[in-house]
Amino acid sequence: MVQVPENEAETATAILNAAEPLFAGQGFAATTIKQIGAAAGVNPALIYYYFGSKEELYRRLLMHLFTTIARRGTERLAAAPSPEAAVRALLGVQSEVMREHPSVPRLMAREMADHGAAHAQEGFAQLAATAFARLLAFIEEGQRAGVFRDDMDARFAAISAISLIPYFHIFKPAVGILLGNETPEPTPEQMDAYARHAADFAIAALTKGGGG
Amino acid sequence: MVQVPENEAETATAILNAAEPLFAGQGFAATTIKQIGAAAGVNPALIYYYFGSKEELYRRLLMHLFTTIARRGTERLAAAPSPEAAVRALLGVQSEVMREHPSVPRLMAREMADHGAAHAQEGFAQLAATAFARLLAFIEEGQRAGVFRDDMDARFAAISAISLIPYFHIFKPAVGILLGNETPEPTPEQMDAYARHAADFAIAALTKGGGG
DNA sequence: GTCTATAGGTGGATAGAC
DNA sequence: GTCTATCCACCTATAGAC
Repeated sequence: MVQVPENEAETATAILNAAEPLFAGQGFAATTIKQIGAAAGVNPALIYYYFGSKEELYRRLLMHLFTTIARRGTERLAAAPSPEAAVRALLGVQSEVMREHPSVPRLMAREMADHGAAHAQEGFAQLAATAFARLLAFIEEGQRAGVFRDDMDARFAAISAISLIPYFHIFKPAVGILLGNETPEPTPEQMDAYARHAADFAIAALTKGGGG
Repeated sequence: MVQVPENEAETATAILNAAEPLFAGQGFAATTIKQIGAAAGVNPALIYYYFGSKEELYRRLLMHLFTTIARRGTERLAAAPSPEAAVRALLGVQSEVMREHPSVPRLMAREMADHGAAHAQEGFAQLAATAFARLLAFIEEGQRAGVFRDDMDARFAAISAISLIPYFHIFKPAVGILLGNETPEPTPEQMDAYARHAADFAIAALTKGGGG
């Protein structure tokens, strides 16, 4: 009935955009081709025309998100003037990305739980080789320079630093309760405030002598 | 063919034990009644006899796990002689529970991603009112006593402290890559070592003046 | 490129024998 | 309490018209 031969890219993009929140919120198995088609305003059969299968659509979606994240993280870290600035920059990027794309923490959590992150191995290896490698180098530099404590394993410290923001976002539907709210979700103000806190927390843990 | 009227509790327990890793590894929708029956060595129809529905089985499983965790956490915290000991005790419990029940971090991650943690709200509220409330009281006590820095929001600090171990376990299928391993999973030794590191990291972040 | 119709397969749930 | 047989709904994927 519609039959408007739109731009090829437009339809494929509409499908990807519609699929993102559905896969994130319901998981791969519970999300149906018909739901995606309806949400995208597109005939479900077109999903097969453009992506071949439901699983291939899912894979493409994950790859696109991982690539975006890795690039943004790497860019921001490249501009950091000091180890402390680098840590703050990375947590800042994490917070930004997860605020803009609430699907990201949920998709990541699911990928880890699903059969050992089969689909995401590739994307995670990419992240490890780019943004995480740079962060690790900054932390080691800080240790050599004497500003970061050197009685901590640098890799462990890097993992601890990057864990704070994702945890908060993955557990977003419940942290409001921990914060003493009426509602289970945190407010936007609390999310901003936690992003600042997390950076302070990480720096306090890493820095020699601290500073009360 | 078998038809051995076993103890009622035995069959129900076998079903719960079989369902746990299946729901954790595949999610609710992808796990079938037949899979659970096969894994439990039980006729699939018995699942309806004992639990009524697939969803009710899932709910019972989650409730049981949450209750176990809340109790263990609260017990251990009650015995802590100081704020620092309390933080170390809680991270120790987290690590123990997740080592013994690898399903726990995966089920939690899924619950958060699925429709706003609808099934887990209750369990999480329980955790917030017991173990988390105690941890928070210890951190505030440490701040008043002058051993913990008081320029940090106590609730945020508590969340940061409890985030480290769960993140490591949720991302277990990938942290090996970040640690520079050949295999994506961390080794048991690395998991032990990270548990110690996480406690040190949290204490370093919380403590006034630190200690290089 | 878009749409309709449908094939083919599977899953949750129940009825009823034992 | 346990098991068999089966109903009904729904889902992925494809064939083929437009």
